[in-house]
Amino acid sequence: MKENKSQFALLGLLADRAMSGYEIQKIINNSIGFFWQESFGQIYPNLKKMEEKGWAGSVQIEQEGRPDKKVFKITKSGREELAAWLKRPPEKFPLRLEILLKLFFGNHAKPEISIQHLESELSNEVKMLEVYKNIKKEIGKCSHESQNLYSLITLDYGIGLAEHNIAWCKKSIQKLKKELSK
Amino acid sequence: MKENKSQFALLGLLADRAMSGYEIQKIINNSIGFFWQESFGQIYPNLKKMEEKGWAGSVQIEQEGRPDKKVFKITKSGREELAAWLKRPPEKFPLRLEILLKLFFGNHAKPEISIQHLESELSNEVKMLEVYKNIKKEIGKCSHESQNLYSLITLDYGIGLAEHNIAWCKKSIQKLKKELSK
DNA sequence: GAGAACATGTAAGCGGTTACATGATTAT
DNA sequence: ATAATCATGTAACCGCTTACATGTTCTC
Repeated sequence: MKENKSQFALLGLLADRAMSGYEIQKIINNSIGFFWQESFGQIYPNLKKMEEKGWAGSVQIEQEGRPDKKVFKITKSGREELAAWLKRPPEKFPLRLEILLKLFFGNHAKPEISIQHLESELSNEVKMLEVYKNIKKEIGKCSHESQNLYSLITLDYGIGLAEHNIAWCKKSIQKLKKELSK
Repeated sequence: MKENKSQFALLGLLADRAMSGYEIQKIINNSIGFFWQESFGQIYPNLKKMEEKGWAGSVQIEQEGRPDKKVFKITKSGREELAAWLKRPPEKFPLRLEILLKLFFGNHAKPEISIQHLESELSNEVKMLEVYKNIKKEIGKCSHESQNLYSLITLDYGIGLAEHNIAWCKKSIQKLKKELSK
């Protein structure tokens, strides 16, 4: 049987503070979004299931100048489940990098196509690296490092990955261009 | 509508030579397996669908000392579909790195747990790096580089990724150990 | 009035894994 | 015998995206 990992992602976020489904998605998009995505089609049904299992409780909150929202709060049982999941070794797969698949089959297309994919990836990663570095600067400014140790570790992964991607794109583009000029 | 990427992966492999479903999985596991996986539950039904669409044809092959096999061969129409897919820009997502998710939530577990995940990842990546480097050496020996240009590019991705992973694991383990000793 | 952001959900339908089911052949 | 490898498939079941559906409030 396969583990529903979305529920643990939601649990982990709720462990920090109570949130609505809508807020959860926003938080995901600007924190773990570069290595973990969730859609509303997953978030809302899973929050419901988590509540049924007693991992979270919800309250309707009235807001001024905004629609009501349903805020979910993790329970003791939810925290225990999260802790148990954190102890289990993470799985490496599934992993599917479509750009590598297209590159791998590059001999069945014109080299210009592979170069174009690489250049697009390169410009994208350069942008992302800039974003990550700015976030890191912000974290460094406003508080003790130890409080954000785990955010910093994952952020550093993103920075290293982007740097590797950039170097690899540049190198590969050069290889392909050299091949073109032959 | 979502694209069935498995079919293009299969198409790309069949573009090099005709193969059975069983052979395809073996090829995947020791070439693109580190960034792309396929299970039999995907391979066989998809080959069938591809045949129905005219992307591939199949013949039953009798073998000596082995069970019969059904070999699939790409058609002209299949090659056209592959070429058209290769031109379309690759998508970055979905991407889900479970180890990062567990690390990100590390503050809800003992630091020892995060360290253990990192050490396990580290030893695994060290092994993988060794494997990749040996493959690269083999490729370098037996033929012209240009023939394997695209394999080399994806392999270099794997090498760079493993190196980044190793550096990141080491750095993160140190950070967490320093935190422990406080 | 239009558009953007806030907010919550459901339904259809494919994607994908895991387990099941079967059987041949070889090596130990 | 029995385990391993070769070989092909199906079925159940959940994962997950996309599209649909609805409604509020604020800003321009």
